[in-house]
Amino acid sequence: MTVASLKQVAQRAGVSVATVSRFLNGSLHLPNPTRSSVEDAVAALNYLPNPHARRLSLGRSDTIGLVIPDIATPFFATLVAAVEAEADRRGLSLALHATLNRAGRELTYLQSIKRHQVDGLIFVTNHSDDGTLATAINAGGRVVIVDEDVPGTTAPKLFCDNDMGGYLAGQHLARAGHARVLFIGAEDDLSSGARRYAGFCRAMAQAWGDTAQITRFAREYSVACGRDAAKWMLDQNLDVTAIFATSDEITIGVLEVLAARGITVPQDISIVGFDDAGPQHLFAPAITSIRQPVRAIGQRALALLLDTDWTDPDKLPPEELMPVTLIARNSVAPPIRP
Amino acid sequence: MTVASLKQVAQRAGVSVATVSRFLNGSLHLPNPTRSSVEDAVAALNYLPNPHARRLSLGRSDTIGLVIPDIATPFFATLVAAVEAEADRRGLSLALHATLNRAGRELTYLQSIKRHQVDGLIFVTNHSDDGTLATAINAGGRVVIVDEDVPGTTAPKLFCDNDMGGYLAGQHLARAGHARVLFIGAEDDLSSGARRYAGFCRAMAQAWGDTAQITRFAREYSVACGRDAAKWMLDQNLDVTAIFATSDEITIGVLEVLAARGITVPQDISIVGFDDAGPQHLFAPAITSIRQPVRAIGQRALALLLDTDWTDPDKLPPEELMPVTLIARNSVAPPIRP
DNA sequence: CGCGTTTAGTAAACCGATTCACAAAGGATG
DNA sequence: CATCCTTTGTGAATCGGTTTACTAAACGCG
Repeated sequence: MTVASLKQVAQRAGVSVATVSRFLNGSLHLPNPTRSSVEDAVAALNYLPNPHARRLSLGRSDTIGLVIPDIATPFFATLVAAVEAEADRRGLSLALHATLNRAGRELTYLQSIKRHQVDGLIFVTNHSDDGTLATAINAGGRVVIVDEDVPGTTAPKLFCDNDMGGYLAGQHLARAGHARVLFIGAEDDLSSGARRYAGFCRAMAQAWGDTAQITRFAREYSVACGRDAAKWMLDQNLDVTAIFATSDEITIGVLEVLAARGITVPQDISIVGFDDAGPQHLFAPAITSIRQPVRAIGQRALALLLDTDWTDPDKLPPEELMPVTLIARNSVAPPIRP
Repeated sequence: MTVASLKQVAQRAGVSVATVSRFLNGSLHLPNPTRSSVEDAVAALNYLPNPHARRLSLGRSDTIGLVIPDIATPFFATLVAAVEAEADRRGLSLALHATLNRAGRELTYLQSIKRHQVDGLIFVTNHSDDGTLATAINAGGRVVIVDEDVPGTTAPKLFCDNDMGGYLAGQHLARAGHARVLFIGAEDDLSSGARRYAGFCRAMAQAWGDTAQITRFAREYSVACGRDAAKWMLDQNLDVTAIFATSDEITIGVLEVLAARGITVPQDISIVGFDDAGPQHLFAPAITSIRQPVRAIGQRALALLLDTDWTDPDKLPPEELMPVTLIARNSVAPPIRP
């Protein structure tokens, strides 16, 4: 059985398609005899408007796009879940696109917004941009940038308070007595990397002044990066008593290598993680971590997209920061050698 | 700058819209003067077809839908990632819908397929069905059922080999010397629950005959269920030496409670998990687990959707099972008391 | 009764593609 | 030269809605 069209409903109700359409959209008030005959026809034919026709006519899709590096990691997965939940609550569909850092993918998806494929885009990247992306975003409009900045864009932006996250981690480690620490994260060309590092250094400097020794291993937020950093540290015989691993994935990589080399946390070395989206509390040991309010970020991202007044490109909302919290568990202990 | 339409391209090239459309779709061969003028116009106007118009005209959307209980758990997140990757590879979009077990949601999404909103649906549920769902699926067509069965449906189905998974877990525990075991999972009204339990019991019976003692705590695949099962076991002082926790979430719940009560794994009790989509190898201890080939399942699900010949509803492909493997780690040890 | 104002409803343009059926021009053949 | 076949296109219908502009009938009122 094929689906009913507006025309069939109109025919059955004995009125014109315009009448049915306007009645259903509330732009026409119908007196009772007509009204019920239309309602009966709609019910009898089980009518639902064809979304494609609707979109073509209306010029919008009631769909928003979510562009994200990967979906399989707990942090991004939770973010997707939160965005999807909020979209559903507002009667919107979600088109999901994972870039997996494939070059050009992000640009393709940015295009789709101009084609009215989606009404707006929530854009999450995790690599630095040479300006191409920024240009495309500025030209596209209706993009909100989440989690990681794309410098040079005039779009609503939503990040966690990376600086504060770094600060809390530094403060926590310093209070436990750590002055020589390995920072594993991103380069300064990623704003999250720069800010987490800056906050971290500030806290360490406050506690130790010049005697603080911070080594930075900077690459990307991945398990592989965590592994390499840990190996590098061990092979170098680097003189540190704690690690600040600035993502869940990095933390996992670090823990894998430490476990393989028989180094125990926190006896031999302390660790503070970041994100805290996965089951870090069940790790061996439970990992002390800076927690991002992932669900709140996802929800707020969609709100930002929908509630922003996009007509005046010069008065977009300012960058917004979501608060982070330190979740103290068992991966930090005083250093053996102070 | 607003987007170019076919008409504008045609105008600029000095031909009709039909010519441009057919040329671009390869159904018309153009000699060189005309050809290049069309190509020039397309390039100059940066033309891209309007997807909504295209969909309306074509009656298809080049979008497939994925209905899934939740996206934030590692298992489902990985499944989504795999489906998205395969969809992208085939030039398809992905519309994501999380049901969060909200009643009626699944039915709504099933509707969207009939409305040509999507060209097909990959359907993942994790609760039992009173027949409503089955009816809707049978009426809808172009649905492939993944991970958990919806009984009474004539659709392509793709599951992991649940029976074998249960068997491998039982065999592994039996070989370690466990004869009294707690099975935590789903009721028999969920095919995964029934099959995992059946396979598990078969292995235990093979090893121990009548002396095997299997207690079953059956509810749903959630952290809460794992917690409750563990509490129940402890409060009952249940006489078991091992646990078969049939999902990652259940495992997490169990571990949380055991840790809180000071019970150590595997010294005091052994555990085998299921799914193995999360970082189970980093848990305290690393969890021995039945691994599902999640990415392969996602990829195969989309292939099944696209490569099935749907014209003959009586000759759909038979149920397909993906192989599971036991990943031995450190959560199983011989029982203290045999 | 006549006039203006609601009320009730419609015809037709439009969104932007695809595609069927058909036509004019050019070339080959007998 | 007449005929037929290719090549090279085109006009117009169609998909299924939304919306503007407009009309016909009913109603209120002096």
